[in-house]
Amino acid sequence: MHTAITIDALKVLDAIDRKGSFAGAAGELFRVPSAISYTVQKLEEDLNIAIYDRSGHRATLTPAGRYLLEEGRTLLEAAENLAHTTKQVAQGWETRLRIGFNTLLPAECLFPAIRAFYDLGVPVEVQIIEEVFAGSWDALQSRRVDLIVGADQLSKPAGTFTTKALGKMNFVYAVAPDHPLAAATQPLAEEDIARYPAAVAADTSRSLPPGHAGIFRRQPTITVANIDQKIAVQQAGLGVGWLPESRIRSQLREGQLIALDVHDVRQPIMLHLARHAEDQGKALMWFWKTLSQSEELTSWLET
Amino acid sequence: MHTAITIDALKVLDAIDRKGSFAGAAGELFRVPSAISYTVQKLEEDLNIAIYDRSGHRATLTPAGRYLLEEGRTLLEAAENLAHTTKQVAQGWETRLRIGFNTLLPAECLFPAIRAFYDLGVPVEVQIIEEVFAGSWDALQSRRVDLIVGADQLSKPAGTFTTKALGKMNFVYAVAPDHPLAAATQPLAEEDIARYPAAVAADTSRSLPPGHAGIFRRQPTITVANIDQKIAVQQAGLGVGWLPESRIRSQLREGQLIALDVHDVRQPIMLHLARHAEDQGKALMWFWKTLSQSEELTSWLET
DNA sequence: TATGCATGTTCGAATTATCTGAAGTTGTTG
DNA sequence: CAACAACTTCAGATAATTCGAACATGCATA
Repeated sequence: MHTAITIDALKVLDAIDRKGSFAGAAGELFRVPSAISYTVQKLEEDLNIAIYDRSGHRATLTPAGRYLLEEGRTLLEAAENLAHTTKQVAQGWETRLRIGFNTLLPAECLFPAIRAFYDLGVPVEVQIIEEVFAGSWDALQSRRVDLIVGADQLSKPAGTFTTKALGKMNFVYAVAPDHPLAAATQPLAEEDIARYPAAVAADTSRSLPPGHAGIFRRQPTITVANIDQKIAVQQAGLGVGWLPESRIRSQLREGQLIALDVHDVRQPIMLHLARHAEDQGKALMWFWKTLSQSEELTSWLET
Repeated sequence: MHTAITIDALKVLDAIDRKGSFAGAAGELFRVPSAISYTVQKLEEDLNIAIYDRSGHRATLTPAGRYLLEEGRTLLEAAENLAHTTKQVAQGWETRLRIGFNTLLPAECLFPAIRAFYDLGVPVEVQIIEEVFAGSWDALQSRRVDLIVGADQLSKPAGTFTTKALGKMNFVYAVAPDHPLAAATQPLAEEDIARYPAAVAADTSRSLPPGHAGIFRRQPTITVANIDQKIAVQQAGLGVGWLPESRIRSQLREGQLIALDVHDVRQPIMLHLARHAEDQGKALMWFWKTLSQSEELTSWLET
């Protein structure tokens, strides 16, 4: 049960090639030439192949030896990287960080931070997961995610969490320009609104029954998975409802959606960063600090 | 100058995880438990990290230990594969095989053979290189390629080569349907032809001056890189000339090109496989045998 | 609660692997 | 031809790894 290839043997092959001789490699590795001879011959014996052609004065690599040298360099580098990255993990870098973000915010608000994080070169896999309504807190509490970007204060569960306010998300009541409500008398009354399907994003919380979105009236609804779909559905005139103002700036400007006055106004929501109070991983704390100061993120909110 | 990670240590970590205990791993590796303890502790000391949490009865992996185990498995597999593939190279498989093919043939005639070759699972990198006219033999002689598919007998150079006939390539004189020559009296005379640009594929031989394609008259030419381009240029009505009949079967059938009778007919060319007589690599001989019997290849030729 | 068994560690000694230094062979260069 | 370089062989020295015995601790069962 013996492994033929060892990291040390590959190092020796590499040094021989770079220095041009067994003697040169011996010098670099602080060994004597016969030790180099021994290592090479042991490798040849264990693999049962000839790595060097010794018919000349100077040993030359066989095709198999050349192949082993070149592929072996890849392995050497991987072994060195693994030692390095393992140490980084031991120093507190998580191997994985899952970031949940409220669908009220666009995924791209996280991209600059993620890009900067990858530039650090630490071995952490970053995952981003979109959540709707109470899904954000639920995901954090049940540890489906490690960090929440855009958690509200309404559905915060029991437990010790650390939060930081990011800014307010405003809402507008938006309809497509050719929707009947676009021509109705403003401010819109509840009975006017109730006549048309509401576009509703389905809560991603796993603790609540499906379809529970704070709607108990008999208004018909179109259920979608996230805010992007809600915007699209309302833009297509299939549904009506509240939308985050910053998310539909261009649609409002270009007339693809129309903001209406409503009798019962939906209040802005303060959105937060949130994490478990006891979590202190280096990647988590890095993102906490970076996203606390992210202009890309706050450009979608009112501070 | 000491490498922390060894292949053996990674094997030990793997066995511990699979067997669920140090004792289990010791059994599998035919060692005693204290030898396992020693290996793990040596690795921890060399990396200067804790791989196992020993606060319980049974040692459990730290996050860094888990990371090392999982990434280390990749390295273990790579090392085993390298030993295997190196042995294959030593047994006569080349690390690389360059196949030159005459542009008169389509690249896809080689694909079934290449696919079958990859199914062998041997560590040989296959490259295909297109050649025009004398470029085929030139590439073989100067060892830019190891095998030629579609070598003619006209430009065969000095040297000891092994050849095998594959079949004949027929030629037709083809023009676009709206080209003036399409309405000319047949068989076309030389003076009729000379009035329009000839489409010419540039010889890829490096031993000849550029532009040397057997044309010494003052007929204007459009020079292209290969037969596919020659077909396209002639189909667009920009040039005229001889084309391999099998390569333009569908164009002739659909009327995108028209075959004309010419006074001076171009004779068919016998195409061959060719290699250096002394080359006997396993991959080379595999392709030699396979392509000798390839129906995909001979479907483009007349046998 | 006591007992038996499993798990992992410590430690000195045994065993194995690797390295060293000296002598030797062969090729290359001035 | 002499000097030097390159690599090998071989016995002995050194270093690394494994072993076996004793030990400490946790867990399951009677």
